[in-house]
Amino acid sequence: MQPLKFEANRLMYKEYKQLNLSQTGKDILEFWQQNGIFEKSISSRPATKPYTFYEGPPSANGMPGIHHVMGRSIKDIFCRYKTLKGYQVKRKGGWDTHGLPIELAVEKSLGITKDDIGKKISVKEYNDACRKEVMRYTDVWNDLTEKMGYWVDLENPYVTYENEYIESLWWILQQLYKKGWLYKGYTVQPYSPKSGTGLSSHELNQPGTYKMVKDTTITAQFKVKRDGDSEFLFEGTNTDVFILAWTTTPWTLPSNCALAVGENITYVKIRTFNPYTYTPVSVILAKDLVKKYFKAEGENASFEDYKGGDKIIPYKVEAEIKGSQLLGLHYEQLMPYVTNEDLEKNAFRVIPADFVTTEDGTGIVHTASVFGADDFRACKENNVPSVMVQDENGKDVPLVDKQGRFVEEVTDYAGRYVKEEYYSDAERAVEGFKPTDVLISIKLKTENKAFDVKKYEHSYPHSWRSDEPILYYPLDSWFIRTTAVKDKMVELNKTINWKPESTGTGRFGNWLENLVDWNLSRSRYWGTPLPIWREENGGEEKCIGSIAELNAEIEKSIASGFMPAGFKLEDMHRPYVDDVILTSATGNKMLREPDLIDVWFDSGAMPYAQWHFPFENADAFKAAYPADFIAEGVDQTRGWFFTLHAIAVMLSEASDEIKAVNAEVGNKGIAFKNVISNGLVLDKNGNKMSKRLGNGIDPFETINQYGADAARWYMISNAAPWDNLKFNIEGLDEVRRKFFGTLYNTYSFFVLYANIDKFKYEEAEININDRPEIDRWIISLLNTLSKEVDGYYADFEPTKAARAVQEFVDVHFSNWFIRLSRRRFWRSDSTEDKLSAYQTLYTCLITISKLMSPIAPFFAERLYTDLNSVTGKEQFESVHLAYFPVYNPELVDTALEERMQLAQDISSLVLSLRKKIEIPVRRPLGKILLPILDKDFMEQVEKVKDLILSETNIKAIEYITDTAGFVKKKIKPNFKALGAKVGKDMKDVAAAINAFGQDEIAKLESDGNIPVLDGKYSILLSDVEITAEDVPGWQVANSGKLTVALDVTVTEGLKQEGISRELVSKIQNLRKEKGFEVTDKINVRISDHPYIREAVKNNLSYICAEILAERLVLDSQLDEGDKVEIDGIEILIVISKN
RNA sequence: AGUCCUGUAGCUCAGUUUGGUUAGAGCACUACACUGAUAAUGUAGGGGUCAGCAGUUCAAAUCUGCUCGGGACUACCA
Repeated sequence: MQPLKFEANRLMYKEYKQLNLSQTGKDILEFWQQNGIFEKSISSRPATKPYTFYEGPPSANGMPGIHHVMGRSIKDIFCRYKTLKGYQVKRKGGWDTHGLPIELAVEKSLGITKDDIGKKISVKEYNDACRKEVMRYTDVWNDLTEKMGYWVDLENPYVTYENEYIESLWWILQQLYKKGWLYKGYTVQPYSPKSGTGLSSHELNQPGTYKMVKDTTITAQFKVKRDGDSEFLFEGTNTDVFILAWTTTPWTLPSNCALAVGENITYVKIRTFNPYTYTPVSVILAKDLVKKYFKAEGENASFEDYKGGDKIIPYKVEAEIKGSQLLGLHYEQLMPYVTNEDLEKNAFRVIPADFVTTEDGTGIVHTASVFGADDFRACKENNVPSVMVQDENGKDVPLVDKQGRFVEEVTDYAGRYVKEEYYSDAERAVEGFKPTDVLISIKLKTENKAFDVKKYEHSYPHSWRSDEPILYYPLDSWFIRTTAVKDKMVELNKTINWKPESTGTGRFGNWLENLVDWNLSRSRYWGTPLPIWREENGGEEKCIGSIAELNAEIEKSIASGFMPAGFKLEDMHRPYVDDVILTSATGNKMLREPDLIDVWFDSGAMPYAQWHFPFENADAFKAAYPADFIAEGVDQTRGWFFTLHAIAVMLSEASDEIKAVNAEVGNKGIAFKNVISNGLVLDKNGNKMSKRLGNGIDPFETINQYGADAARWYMISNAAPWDNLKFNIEGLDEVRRKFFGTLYNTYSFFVLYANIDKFKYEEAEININDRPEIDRWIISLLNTLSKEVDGYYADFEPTKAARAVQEFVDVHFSNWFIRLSRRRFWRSDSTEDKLSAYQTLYTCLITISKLMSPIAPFFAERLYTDLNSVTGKEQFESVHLAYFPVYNPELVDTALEERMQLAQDISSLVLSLRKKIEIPVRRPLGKILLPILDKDFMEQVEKVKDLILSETNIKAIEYITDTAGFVKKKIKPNFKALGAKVGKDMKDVAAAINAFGQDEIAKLESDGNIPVLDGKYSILLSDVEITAEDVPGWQVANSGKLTVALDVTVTEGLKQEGISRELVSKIQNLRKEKGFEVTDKINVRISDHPYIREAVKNNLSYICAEILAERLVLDSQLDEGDKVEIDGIEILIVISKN
């Protein structure tokens, strides 16, 4: 690999008026585009070291939101990081183009419904409209992608509607088909009447599908037929006997075919009155649920005194019955619209079912086999036939049609929608409108068939985009036998690194444990067609796996005259593909199964289909399988994450081609190794963003105003990716000020002096050991930081990386290193020290730019290129082409880091003392005293003494030992150490230690131990913490173990020095006010006031040096110039440029 | 209904894995200071029943159980 040719071409570092992240973003974007930086970030890395990222395809038929910035920042961060680490990270973009949302959008814009397809509008026109619709916002998406700095290949994205893509899908389906994992079944499934299609279980598991709804519920009375089996129920009873069963879906009652009980549940027979008809009845329900239906006051109340309408209805428990005794009992059909001999004989009876509980209802479950999956299964097991009618083709169909309306045989409600929500708002607003459930309730009440009717609030699944409640409905569907590889999916999932882990083990793992077969069928138009052709009599079946194979079959059909000569399939979508008629072995016509496949299969197959595998690009596929890393929202757990995993695991068993690739790349059968599932972006109050609430954040506006970097940094640093983020726009401002503002200031500071001194890093590197403490310190921290940040990125912890960088920049770099080093840049006695300062500062800045570049790619680029284009130290034209800083443990000096901390703490204490006694820092003071705790401490402080003295403007540090006898000490028990030793006696021991006086402390220190509790324990030095608490007669401050005492005596010399520093400060301000350059030399005249006279005389050279004065005179005649005040004395000063 | 996550200052979050006696940071607020990084900075201050209750322990923000609030997931529970 040749290093990129790069030459430094600038003489001066760029200076800016102010920080403008938005402008920086725009400028850098242009720089990237003009120089093809993204392409270079891939081409400059070796293909032999790939790092694979899969882009989860967004659908471009909706506008992007701020949460997309979040998700894509995460993706971008790790791709950029891996590039810095020398990997080649290809990232092919992609578009998800099929599916219901697109169909719905088209229908809305054309003003049509599903029924109109093929009537008002041809399927072809419809599909053309879909094709156009799906890319409607592509430009907007591409714009956001660029502006937010998300690097992904938009030039060659995969598009799921392209023929090549679909061909790969067909190939996969054929692999599964050949393995016997693609089958047709008749089951009760979630079904959306509005969309006219079944829904897969993972579609039903999208967020927001389950909603609370209030439904009319009925507890119905099923009248027991009196015969030999049931006779025991009528003993001593002179009324009809009814079985009570509760339903939240009264519209299924005409389809009732059985009642399910728990064999081990105890039921009771109760004599009472029907609350609506006041007829005397005997009812059966679970014993545990009696109190839910009967008021306690009614028990054994007088039956004779009861009048219809009384609040308290008398009741009497007459018998207890085991569930098993009820089995086989026949009852009269509740709503006898449809019946026949088979039903009369085999249906309308009591059956056992394991799902019956006594938690709700009556402990007896109304069972309508065609409208419930459990019902369907229970009826099948007990050979109960379903209540069905025949359609015009003589086919058995349920009492509710596919639009969700009752068929005509249900005379009272024929043509009525079973769910209120299927009516339009207008229809529902009509006076007198009653939902069908209510009409049924009314009818049953009057017929003495309803025991209780009430509203009940429960959660019910809704279609994920069209928003109306779903039905459970019997459908023919194609399924993928995912259950065949369930164990392997569970096993392999354990090898995937999930962030956060709980999503993988919990949410995803549990899901896999309860896996059902994947319902692949969709009765739609715009999607990938199922490549299965069947003989009309259902005899022969073909699953096509490629276009070539299909063409070969078409040739046969042309030969047999089923298809016109020269037929060529240009587009694999409907309706074109439906024109293809194949020929069976016996010479019959074969028609395509009309279903489309679940769009989630489209996206889950992207590892293969994006490369048109296995038809093309076998090497590209192999190099990029499986993915090292993917990231999407947590809502994709059962969406894309699942379909990727499911398809990969199945192919690892079903496909020889994939087995070969897996063997070669050492893959056991997964599609991705690492996955981040990020949380939601909420508004600042923690509410979900939605159009309805109008609390959404426009990503473009945000980026335009604050810059993409601020948005990215804010989102990443504020909360871990998998925690929900409360997005507060004020936070962006804080990030700009606090982090970028500070960093920008450090750059400005560097530039200000580097340009003056023409520092271009041309001098030889000053050896680390020849650099001053502060330089070695910051470099030590910088190396520790590099290592930390590297580890965080590697561990997919971007938030920790951002926080570490932020902490370094703010606390250590800006507020200590630069603050304390300022003088070195503009007034250094030694050129070597100055050079060291420059080199150190530069190293920090350039390293920070690299560390932050994955998260804030624009600002990092600006910083890096602004520095490097002057120095040419590195041969990269972009920070994103550079390499991650290499950690050098030799540069890390822990002792140094410790003593710098001491310097900071001591300075802080001194400053707080100064504040307390109100002597400003500008006034020098004589000395501080430090009680020494140990020898190391003194040595450490000695090394950073100068920093402390200059920071606090103190002349000297003195150390005192305890033997001097004037330090008052404090002793504290060390609980952790004592815990193991004294256990339960802790309270007493602690009290004893706290009661120690100075003598005891001294004895402990000299002897190394002291007895407590009458000698029960011997306290060692390690059992306590001894600190210097006070130095009587001094100003003292302490924090933790540190104690500082300040000498507040102001001598005449100190006073004069203070005055001269005041003078310097005033004159510096004047220079600035007058707009002098930092380097201008000046002449100065000052009033010759007695208060300052001696101070000026004695500090003349100091003052002149500070203010760059060539001449300074005290002039007693001065009557012009600027007035300043020192200690309340007015002074005139005249300064002029030399 | 069950499962999981979560609750720490007005706000955003550390700290909880491995219990240790003054619970931290930033923002915001108040006061004072500093002043050739200056739309910056320093120092100090106010602000906490660590959601609540109970338990384990010499010792609980931290471990356990229960309750409450928020969120996600699971469930056709009729």
